[in-house]
Amino acid sequence: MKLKELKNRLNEKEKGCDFSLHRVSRFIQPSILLFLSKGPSYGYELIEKLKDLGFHEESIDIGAVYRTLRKLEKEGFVKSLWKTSGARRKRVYQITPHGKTLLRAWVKRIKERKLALESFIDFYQGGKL
Amino acid sequence: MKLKELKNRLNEKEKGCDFSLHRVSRFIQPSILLFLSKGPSYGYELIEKLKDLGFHEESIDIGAVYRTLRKLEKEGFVKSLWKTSGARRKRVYQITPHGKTLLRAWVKRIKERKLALESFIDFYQGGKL
DNA sequence: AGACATATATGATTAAAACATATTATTAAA
DNA sequence: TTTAATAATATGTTTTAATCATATATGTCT
Repeated sequence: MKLKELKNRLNEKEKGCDFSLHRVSRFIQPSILLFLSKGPSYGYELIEKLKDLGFHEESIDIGAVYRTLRKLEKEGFVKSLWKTSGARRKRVYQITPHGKTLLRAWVKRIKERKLALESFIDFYQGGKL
Repeated sequence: MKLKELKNRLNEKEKGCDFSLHRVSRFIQPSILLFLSKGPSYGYELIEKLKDLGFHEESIDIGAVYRTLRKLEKEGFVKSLWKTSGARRKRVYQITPHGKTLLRAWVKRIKERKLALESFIDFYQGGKL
């Protein structure tokens, strides 16, 4: 219950401050594909990995992670199997060849976006376009 | 009419291709603030400047630019005046101190985001988190 | 006259994000 | 030993944003 309260407190702050900026949600799909390209994983673990990528806990929408996984599967970019052998049952996902192609497209765009952000910062700091 | 057809054609393609990725729209607000921090400007000119920032014509939603301007004004980040002296009337915008503060916040977040994109790319290319 | 560029704006639909909550099982600690 | 916390997956609702389309007016060029 402590965490949820903290989360709510943080959200209030952001509402008071009028600008919301990019949320992490948009980054969930490519991140999941990236992680799965390194090996099979499952929802809960992927959330942990997102934190490693530098997203703080409060900015990750857990529900969005699971929804994204199901959507990716529906579209053939990943596939899943229930794993019931361990202590807990978990739905383990694997990336498909189709998914790898999608990831490559993401990487291309992310590189472009990185350049755009760089030129934004340069321009802010007095550079020219 | 030619441009509109081209635009529609491109949109069809993106629909067929299932992933939509980040749209430019989210970048409109900070870009406008950035441009206005360099001096007064108006909608149509800001759209031209967006193209200079590296966005291709088809990905800019003209309507969104004007809507963003009105919203920014409503919230006190910019202010506008009709300029009727030239050949055409135009609504010229200026950034406010409040707007400059918002821009600084954007820059901070954009720097963070840039780092996130870099670590994404590194990791894709075999790096560690 | 007709096409194209300049200039601003809004209406409607669709998609996504944000927020909240539900459920079940397991382990740790009071 | 029952409470609290963590592991694990999932969905319902509401709010916000994006997409697409269209309206309008004036000026310039051929």
